[in-house]
Amino acid sequence: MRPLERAWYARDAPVIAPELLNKLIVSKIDGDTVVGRITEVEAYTQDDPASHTHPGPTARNAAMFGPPGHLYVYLSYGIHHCLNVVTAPEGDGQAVLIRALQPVEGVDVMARRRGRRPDRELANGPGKVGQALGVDLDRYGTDLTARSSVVWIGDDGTAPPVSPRVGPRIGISKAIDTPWRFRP
DNA sequence: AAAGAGATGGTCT
DNA sequence: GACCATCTCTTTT
Repeated sequence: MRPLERAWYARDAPVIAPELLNKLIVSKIDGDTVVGRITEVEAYTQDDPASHTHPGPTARNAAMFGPPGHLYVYLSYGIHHCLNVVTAPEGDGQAVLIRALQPVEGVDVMARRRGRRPDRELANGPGKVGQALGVDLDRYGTDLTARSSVVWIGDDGTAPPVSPRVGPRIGISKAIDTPWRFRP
């Protein structure tokens, strides 16, 4: 499996999001390797009132304005670390939120981090994804295009779903009708 | 099966 | 001081 190239990420988030489905995210943190298949995503653009970049550049959203293919992590509700893939060329604040994973490797590690649960509930939500992968703000800005990174995204040849399910995004209060949430 | 509420902390006005 | 791109547990139909 090889990482996706930076150029692949340099496109608009609503276009990238469905193509990210079925890609693999790998984390190698604290000596534990975990792999998950991406099964739910949401797109956010700078134009979008629901996006963290909508108000313009700030300290928190700096990574979203940075180079594509890097990781934007934010602390949600003071508790959960949510992962985003930065898309679009540098200077354009877009990203794709990873909302859910299907465990592929290191299920035991995920279960230890998450507390014993059915496999289905190990990473079926953005906060759970962060916890299962062991990712926190320390990984802010990580280059997801480098195999040597502690977190990276690869393609094992599995194609994205032909007709992903599309619908409104979850947990937001603005632009609630924009259909930028994708699932297989 | 659905609805409600508390946890918890960084970011921005 | 308000607002969250959430999760879990408890209470109520």
